[in-house]
Amino acid sequence: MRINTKCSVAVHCLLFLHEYGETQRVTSGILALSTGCNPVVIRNLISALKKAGIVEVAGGKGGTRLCRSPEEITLYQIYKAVDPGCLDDLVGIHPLPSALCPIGRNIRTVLAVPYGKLQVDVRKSLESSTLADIVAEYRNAQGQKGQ
Amino acid sequence: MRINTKCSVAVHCLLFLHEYGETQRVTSGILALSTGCNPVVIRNLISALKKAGIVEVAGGKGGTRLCRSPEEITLYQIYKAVDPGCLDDLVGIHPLPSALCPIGRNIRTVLAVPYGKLQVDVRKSLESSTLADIVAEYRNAQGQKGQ
DNA sequence: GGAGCTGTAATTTCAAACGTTACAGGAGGA
DNA sequence: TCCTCCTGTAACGTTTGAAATTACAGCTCC
Repeated sequence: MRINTKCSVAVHCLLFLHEYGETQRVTSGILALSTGCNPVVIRNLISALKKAGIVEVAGGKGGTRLCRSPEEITLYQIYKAVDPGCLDDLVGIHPLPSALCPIGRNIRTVLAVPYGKLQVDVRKSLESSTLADIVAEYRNAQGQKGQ
Repeated sequence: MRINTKCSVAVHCLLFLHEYGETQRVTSGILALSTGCNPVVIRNLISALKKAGIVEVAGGKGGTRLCRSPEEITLYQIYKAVDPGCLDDLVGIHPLPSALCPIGRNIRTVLAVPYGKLQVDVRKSLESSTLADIVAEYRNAQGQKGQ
């Protein structure tokens, strides 16, 4: 059970944009350096965030900015933008249960109940964290190190 | 974000044991046929469930039985037995953020907050589903098909 | 003592995630 | 206008981890 790394990289980028996006032009190259990911990976993420209306990208000369206040951006939105449909099939199911066994025939239907509940709970959890919380936590962490 | 298939296979096995474990000797070979998995995979799962005190295994001649009532077996217990430590690192974090960037230095600390919350919520969700619920759902599904 | 099962280590196979290369298209400055 | 730098996206290569497989020692009951 491992959520994709993409979500963490996306949060990293949005935090970066919040802190520096107003004062400098933030390109995919800069975000690639900060996150340690490939620029193309970043561009794909940013592209997905743009489609979700979370950031706006300047054509030509480049540069990305947040286009919503951090209170209005939840982890769930980020996650859904970056990897839609990932909350479906949160838990993998063995693909070839025997059709000759009554349990094999029904296992998918049966598991759908607890797994559906889990999906709802995960969603609620991700919806309860916003980028504003992340920003606050970041500034707090920085302050403690005296940076 | 994809929880391991093992959990689903384990639930399948326990459901099988609950329905048939009293009336016949259930070996890893039978469970392998029903689940469509390799017998060795099943033996490893059963071995883990045994260590957690959920099932008991007859040495020598073989055969597995539940050793707790289904109301007392939660999905969380199953999951933890079969894949301990999987709720840690539920969401992957990019491994090489730049140490030269203040955000890169703090991103792990910052993400620990929402991800820790998610972990707690997932755990609660899995704790709220028991094998008894699964059994009820199974019998219900069977009834509807007139099987 | 033999048949059939469990327990476990070692190796192989395979698919999905991720990184990388490549290039077309657009915007702004020289 | 041309040149440079960026974005957007497709195609390909690489890597990592899950699962299957093979192999064999140990136990029990008939």
